[in-house]
Amino acid sequence: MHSQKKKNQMKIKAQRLIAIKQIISSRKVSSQEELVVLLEVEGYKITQATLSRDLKYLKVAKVPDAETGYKYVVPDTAQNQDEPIKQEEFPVSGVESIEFSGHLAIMKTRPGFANGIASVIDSHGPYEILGTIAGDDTILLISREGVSKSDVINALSLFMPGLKEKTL
Amino acid sequence: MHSQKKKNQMKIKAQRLIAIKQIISSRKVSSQEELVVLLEVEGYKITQATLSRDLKYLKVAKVPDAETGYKYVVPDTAQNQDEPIKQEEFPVSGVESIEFSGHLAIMKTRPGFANGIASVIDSHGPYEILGTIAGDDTILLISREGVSKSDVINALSLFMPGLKEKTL
DNA sequence: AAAGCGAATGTATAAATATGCATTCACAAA
DNA sequence: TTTGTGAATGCATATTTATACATTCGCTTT
Repeated sequence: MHSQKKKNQMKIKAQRLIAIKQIISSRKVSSQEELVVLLEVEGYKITQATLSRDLKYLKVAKVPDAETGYKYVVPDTAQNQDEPIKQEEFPVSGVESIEFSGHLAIMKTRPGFANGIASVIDSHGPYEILGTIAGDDTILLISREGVSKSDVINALSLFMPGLKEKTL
Repeated sequence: MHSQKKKNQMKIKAQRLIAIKQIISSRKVSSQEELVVLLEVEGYKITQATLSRDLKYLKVAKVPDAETGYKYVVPDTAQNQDEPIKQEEFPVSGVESIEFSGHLAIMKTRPGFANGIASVIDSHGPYEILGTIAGDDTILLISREGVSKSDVINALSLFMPGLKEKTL
C-alpha cells in the first residue's frame, strides 16, 4: 500500500547517500552545486534539488568554516538529538524507531526496554511476525514471507499506536 | 590604526550576539528573517544581512529538523571545531571474525565481548548498519538495503582498525 | 581640529538552497 | 494483468542566505 522501496532506485539512492557522507566527511564542501559535481565524478548524476533533499534526509548541517566560508557536516550520530530526550506517552513506550531491510526489521528502543517490548509483541503474536529476538535496546523482527513492510507496521500499530511515526 | 572597538556600537553588537545565542537556544528558529523579527522584539534592529554575518561569526549552523524543516544551532562550545573532533581511539579489540550472508553479518568475538563491541558500533551508529544484536560471543549485524559488504566493512573500519583482516 | 582608518551595517543583488508541481517507476493489491 | 499508490526526482521557481559596495561613525594620530 505504501511501500517505500523500489529495489533498483532505492539501491542507487542508498549508495548515493553513503557516497555523500563519505565525500563531505573527507573534504570540505562549501556548496551543493559543488557536491553535485563531486557526485557526478563518482557516477551519481542528480540535480541540486535532489541533493538538497538528500542532505535534509541525512540531517547534514551547513556550518560556517573559517577556511572555506561554509561547509557541510554529517551529524555526530550520537547526540544531535533535539533537546535532551523527548518523552512520550504510548501504551507501549520506549520505541525509538523501526527500520526494514528485506523481511527483517530492526526496532530500536530505549536502553533496557527491548526485552519488555519484545514480550508485548510476542504476547500479541501477530500473524505477520514470525518471531523476535531482543537485545538490550534493539529488537530483531522476522516477518513472514509475503508480508510487506506496511503490513508489519499496521499489525504492530494495533497495540503500539504512534509506531508509524517512528518509521525511518 | 588597529583599533577594533567602537565602545557604543561594540557593546550593542556584543549584547546582540548574546541575545542571538539565547534565542536560538531556547526555541527553534527556521530562518534568518524570523530571527530578525525576534531580535527586533528584543530591541535589536538589524537587517538580515547583518544577521547573516553575525551567525557566521558565531559559527551557528543551519541544520535540518524534523519538526520545523530547518533550525539554527549554536556550536557545542566544545567540539564542533574544524578537524579537532578526533577523540577516543581505543582500539576495539576482541573481534575474531566477521562473515556475511546477504545483508546480514555475523561477527564473532572473544567470550563476553559481544555486548561491549556492539555498544561501540551502536554508539557510532554508522548509516550502513541498521542495527545490531549481541549475544555473548556473537553479534548479528543487519545492514541497510542497498549497502554492500565492503560498505559495511569500510564503515566499521573507521573505528575498528584491522577489521578488514578479520573478514573470512 | 582635520585627516585617516577600520569596524559595523544597510542596500541591493548575487548566490545558494528549498520546494510545488508533474512525471516516472516499482511494488502491492485486486 | 491491471490498477492504484507512494517514492524518487527533475524542472522551474520561490525563498533564503551571503556578499560587494558604499556609508557612517568613533577612535587615533598629526
